[in-house]
Formats: sequence, C-alpha cells, structure tokens
Amino acid sequence: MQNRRRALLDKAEFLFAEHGFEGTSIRDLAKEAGMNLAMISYYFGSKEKLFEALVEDRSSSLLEKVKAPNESTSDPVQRLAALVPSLVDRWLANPRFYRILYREASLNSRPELQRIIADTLLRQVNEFRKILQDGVEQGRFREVDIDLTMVTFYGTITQLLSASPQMHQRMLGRRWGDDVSEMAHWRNRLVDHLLQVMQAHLLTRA
Amino acid sequence: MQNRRRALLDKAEFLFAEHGFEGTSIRDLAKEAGMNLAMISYYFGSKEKLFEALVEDRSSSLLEKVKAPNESTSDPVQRLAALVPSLVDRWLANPRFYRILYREASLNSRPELQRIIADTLLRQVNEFRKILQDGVEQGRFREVDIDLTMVTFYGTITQLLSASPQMHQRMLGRRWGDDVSEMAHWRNRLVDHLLQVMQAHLLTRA
Amino acid sequence: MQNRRRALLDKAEFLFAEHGFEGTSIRDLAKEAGMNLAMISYYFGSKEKLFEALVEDRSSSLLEKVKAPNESTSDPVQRLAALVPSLVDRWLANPRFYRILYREASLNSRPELQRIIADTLLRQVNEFRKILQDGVEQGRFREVDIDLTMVTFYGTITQLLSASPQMHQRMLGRRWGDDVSEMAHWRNRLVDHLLQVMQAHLLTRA
Amino acid sequence: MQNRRRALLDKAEFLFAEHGFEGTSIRDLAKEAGMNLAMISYYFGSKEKLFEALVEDRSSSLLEKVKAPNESTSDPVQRLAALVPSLVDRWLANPRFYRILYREASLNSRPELQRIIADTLLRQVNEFRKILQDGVEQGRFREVDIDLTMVTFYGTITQLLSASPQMHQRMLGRRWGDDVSEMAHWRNRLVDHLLQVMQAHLLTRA
DNA sequence: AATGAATGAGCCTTCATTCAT
DNA sequence: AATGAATGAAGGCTCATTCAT
Repeated sequence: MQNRRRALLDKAEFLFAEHGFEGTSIRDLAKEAGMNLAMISYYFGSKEKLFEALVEDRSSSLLEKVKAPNESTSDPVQRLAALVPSLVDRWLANPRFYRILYREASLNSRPELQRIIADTLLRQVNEFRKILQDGVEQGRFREVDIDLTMVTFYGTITQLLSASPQMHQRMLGRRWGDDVSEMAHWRNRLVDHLLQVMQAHLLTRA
Repeated sequence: MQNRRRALLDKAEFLFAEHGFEGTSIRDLAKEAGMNLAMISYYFGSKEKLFEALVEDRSSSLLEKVKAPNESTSDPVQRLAALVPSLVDRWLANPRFYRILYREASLNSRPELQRIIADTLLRQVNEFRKILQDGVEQGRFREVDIDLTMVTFYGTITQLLSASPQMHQRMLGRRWGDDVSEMAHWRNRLVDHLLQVMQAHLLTRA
Repeated sequence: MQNRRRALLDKAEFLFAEHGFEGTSIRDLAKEAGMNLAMISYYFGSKEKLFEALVEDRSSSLLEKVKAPNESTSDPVQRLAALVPSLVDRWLANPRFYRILYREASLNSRPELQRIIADTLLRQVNEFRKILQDGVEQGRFREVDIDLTMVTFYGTITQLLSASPQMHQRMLGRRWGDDVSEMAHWRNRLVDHLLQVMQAHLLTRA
Repeated sequence: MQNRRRALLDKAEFLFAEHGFEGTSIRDLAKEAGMNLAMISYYFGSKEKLFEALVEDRSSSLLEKVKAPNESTSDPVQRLAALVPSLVDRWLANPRFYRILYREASLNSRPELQRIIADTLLRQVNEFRKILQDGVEQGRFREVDIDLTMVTFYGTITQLLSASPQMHQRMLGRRWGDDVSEMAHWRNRLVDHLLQVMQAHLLTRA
C-alpha cells in the first residue's frame, strides 16, 4: 500500500528534523513507523534515496501553491508585500522539512544530497532576489547590498525554523510546536516583522 | 604534551564543521590529527566530552575579548553601533565553531550537549537583547518586536556562517574561505549591512 | 505456463555458471528472467529445490542420448574410441551445467545437493571405468592406475569447461564462448587430444 | 599479536576450501577462530582483502621452494621428470589453497579477485608450458596439442584436489584427508601416474 | 497463475570504547 | 604518555521466503 510509503516519509521527516540525517538510523525509523526495516530498502532503495524522495515529495507539493502573486503586478513594492506572507506560509506549512534542509545544507558531505538541497532552496531564494533587483533598478528601492539583504530575509525565517525546542524556549520564551494556534501566532508576528524590516530597509525615506 | 590536545581540538573543530558531530568518526579525527585513536579517550574521555571541551575552549577565549564597549556609554544608539562590529568580529574570528554550534543547536538529541550549546549562544544573544530593551524603554528605538529583531540580527550572521561552500558559491557567487582578505571583505560588508538594517528598523524617522 | 518455468531454469543455469549458487540471488534471477521473485518459490518451492530441478532436467535429457555405443561391441579399444567423442559431445552440449556441477561438487556444504551432484557425475564416470576395467582384465590395456586414469580423463574435460572466461583467455589465448563454430573447433581438438593421450597411455607398445 | 592474524588466515583457508568464499561468513570465520568479527576488518580491512592476503601469503611461501630444477639441464625430458614431482609436492603441500583457487577461478564475479587468482595459477602453469614448447621445438616431444596437454596435466591435479570428501569417497573409494600417510600414498601414485601419462603422450616410440 | 507487499534473519562493515603494555 | 590490539554494539543493506489477493 502506498500509505505505508507515505508513513515512512512522514516519520522520516520527523526524525530527520529532530536528530538529523546521520543521527537517525533506519532501525529507529522502521520501529517508529511500525514496520520492518527492510521496507525502507523496498520502497526507496536506500536511506539516501529516501532522503531524496522526501525532498522530491515536499518540494513538489509546495511549488504549486505559489506562482501567481509575483506576476500580478510589476510594482516591486507591491510584489514584495505579496511575496512575504506567501513565502512565510510556504515555510511554516512544513517547518520540519526546512529545518532538515538548512541543517544538511550546512554540511560538506554527501555531495549529491547537497546538490539536491541547494537546488530546492535556491529556487525559492531566487524569487526574492528578482524583486530586489527589479526594485533597485527601477529606483523604488535604495541601493542596498542585495546579497546580504537576501541573507537577512532568509536568515530570519531559517533561524526561527531551525532552532531546537530547547533553544526556542530559552530564546523566545514561547513554545514553538505543532499547536495550530501557536503557529498562527508566529505566522502573523513574522509577517509583520519581516515587512516592517524590509520596508524600512528598502524604501527611501520621504 | 598539551599541543597534541590542542591539535585534536583544532582538527575536531574542522571536521565537525564540515561533516557534523555525528558525521565525524573518531577514526577520521585521529587519522587527520596523525595520532592513535585511543588518544581521544585518553585526553577527553569520550567523543562527547571532546565536544564539550571544544565549546569550553572556544567560548572562554572569546568572552574575554568583548566586555567593555557596552558599558562605556548608556546611549543605546551608540551602544548598538559599538556592539555590531564587535559581535561580527567575534563570530568571524571563529566561523567554524559557530557553524558547528548552530547546526547542533537545531537538533533535539544529546540534551547535555544542547544545554551547553544553548548556554554559550544565549550569553551573546543577551548582550544584544539588553540594548534593544533599553532603547525601546528610553524611547530611542521604535516599539519593535524585540524577539524577532534579535532573530533577524543573529539569523543574518548565522545564515552567512552556516552555509556550506557549495551553498555559498551558488547563493552569493563568491567564495567564502579561509582567505584573510576574503574575510575582511565580508566583515566590512556585513557590518555595514547590519548597521543599516538595524538603524532603519529601530530608529524613528525624523 | 511451462515455458516460464523453463525460462527460469535456463536463466538459473546461466547465472549459477557465472556466479555460483551462493553468488546468485533469487532477485537477480527473477530480474534476469523478467518475472516476480515469488515465482521461484511458486514453481520450485525454494532456491535449493530449483537447483535440484535443474539437475533433474539437464541430466535426464542427457542420459537418453547416449546408451547404445558401449554395448555394441565388447572390444574395449573400440568401446573407448566410441565413448570419447560421445562423452565429449554430451559435455559440450551443456558446458554451463557441468561447470556448475563441478564447482558445487568441490564444496562440503548442503549435503543433499552434494548427493544429487555426485550421483549425476558418477553415473557418467562409471561408463568410463567399466571400459578401463574390462580392458585391463582382458589384457588389451596396460595395467594402469585406473582411478587416476579416470581422474585424468575427466579432469581434462572439467578443466576446459570450468575455467572462467578470463582464465581461458589467459591460458589458451582463445575465446571460449557460445559461438557455435568456436565450439566445433574445441570439440574436435578435444576429441583428438583425449584419444591420443588415452591410447598412448593405455595401449601396449608394439 | 601476529599469530592471531595467522590463525585467521588458516581458518579462512579451511572454511573457504570447504564452503567457498561466498559460503563462508565472517561471523563463522570469527567464531571458528575464537575472535571478535571486527578483527577481520582490523587485520585485513575487508573480507575480500583477507582473500587477497591469503593468496599473497600462500603463493609467496610456495614460489620460493621451486626454482632451480628446471634450469639445471636443458634436456626437456629430464626437466619434465624433475618438474612433475616438484609441482605435485608444491600442490599437495597446500591442497586446500588450490581447491579454493580453482573454484574461484571458475567464477565470473569479483574481477579483481579473478585477476589475482589467474596471476597466481598461470605463474605455475607457464613453467610447464615452457618445457613442452622447448621439447617440441627440439624434436624431443611429439607435435602434440600443447594447450590441451597442459589442460590434461593440470586438470588431473586439480580434479584430485578439488573434489569434496564425499566425491572422493565415492569416486576413488579412498579417503583424502589430512592424514600424512594418506598424503604420501597419493603423492607417489600421482607422480607415477602423471609421469607415465606424459611420457607415453610426449615421447616418440622407438 | 501470478504478483506486490512484507518479513525476520543474516550479510559485511564501522562505530566508540577499553585494555594491556 | 602513548599505543596497538581487541571488543560488543550498531550501522545500512540484502537475503530467501511467505502471504494476501
């Protein structure tokens, strides 16, 4: 059945997020999913292929969601205002997945995995870069350091998503869990904050 | 001899940064350091204790450097302007170490390590938080989301430090290596950018 | 359908010959035959039973071919001259099968398989022994070491059949493949050589 | 200690001879040798490297023994008479090793192992080929099929060495074991037989 | 008749650690 | 102070087989 394959992907996402790719054994994964460990080989071929399948699955389901907004208008200011909540939603819809990606992206091992991860992350990053470039060219934005502005934007989200529960507790004082209302709370704070920071940074003062 | 212990710490820092704590075997480490693998147990007791020793060593050497600046004046604006380059220097002085810390801080394993890492990271974070709080209280800063402003500040640095060589190449187009002049380049860009973003964000417009 | 069963036997014979019984997995076999791996259990019950079925099939089909020649005359010299090409043809008609048998016959595992293999091989060996014994008894052959003469006779054929392609290439300089004309070449050389050796060895000199 | 390494080699030779390379697990081997299975990795690196080490060890110790005899005279007849017992002794000194080599040489897997085996076997084969070629050139031997004469010679020894205990019992009626007196018996019979066959085959009749 | 799914046992290898010297 | 030797546990993976359909 295909929902066993799906169950493996879900459990893998959870365990990879909590303990890392190296820190998760296929025995742990199989036990957690209530299956024989040979099923991982059966469905995916290997632990590494499972990872690739996870990226494939998650990124394909996410890319469909956001397409239109940034094409609807050519005004960089409006495009930015539209992209920020859209991106935040996209990331918060699958926080564990991005926690995994960012951690693995910081390693210098398993080059094939690295390539896949970089491809996935950069696809989204480039949406933002385009707006910045257009805005600066058109004189709507100040002449900022585009690379580092992107770093700030994505760094903010990454930082929030990547921190372990323990770090969150001690840094933000507030739980960061699977609770839906909790998520809505952060979503709104994050969107407001990012818009505020980006606009203050990019827009020329009257 | 003590420089053998030091050599182990240095090699461990390098390998942990590149391949992660789990991804680095003590065999690799011993081979890289040109010693017998029993030396790790001999000097540190275990792989985990070695990690703790690494944190101990690196953080103690860094904390001494920055103490005075933030006490010298009570003006939050000036204190911020002083803290930013000081912090950036502190981080860039040991980029590998922070790359390790941030990655491990995103895991939910080995609670004892987690605690040590959180302690180390938060000690620095709190310097920044204090300035923010004072500034807002004194009305010199706008009433921003302090937690998320911190996240943005540290997220920017983390993002820059954590990305793998491959990610750097593809995201920023520029190498990020051990080259000294390269480091100076990034140091200046980063300080300028952070000050600009923070001031635009925090300072009320005339 | 029965030709699927036959296809499995054929592919099994090929793979066992190339990689040995242990070295061939039923996965490889099923894939090579383009079937589901459950078919092996389905048709044969188990991998070992498949082997037995292979022996059954090949040896039964071969035994029918050669019966008459050795009964037609009582002269050992003529019987020998008739048996040699007949045996050579029998072996060369199925070189892979004998390659398998001889290899497995050199093991000391799976006693049941061993018994079956020994039965099959000895049935043919005994035809030769009988001629030798009769010839010596009748004074037509010299009083040779019958056991070792048999060993020489069968050893020659076995050696030729068993060597891997790589060994053949390097030992005989000539390919030993499925090519029909190639086979005819070896068949004639082998018959001539064996007759020459045996006659020189067995017949008293004038 | 190095005699543990030696013990592993000895046990491996025994088990490989009895059950084949594939049919012997490193668990069995370690248990048989009374060690932890990690020692195989420790001493040899891998199961395959252990095999290579076995070949290295056995063949190096054997090559030294026989050098002089075939150089002492240029008469092919005498050289043959000297080489036969010398070769037989060489092979019977390590029957298990050659049983392994011949079996593995009949496979078409693990090309690196194949190469090593072929090298080892051919080195000895070529001593014999040279005598044959010289003898024929000098007109001392009949114009025989040199390749197949070699096959007959080595096939005889191989056949005797390779058969499993069960096959021996049923084919030769006599045990073929580690018993020293038993070995001496076969050694003499084999030398006599081979000389007789080869001389009858090669020497022109008066 | 035939198959995809599933399993438990076993494979080889590497892990961090400890021990005797 | 330092090391080669040794270990038990765990790693990812493949094995032959069975089951429900």
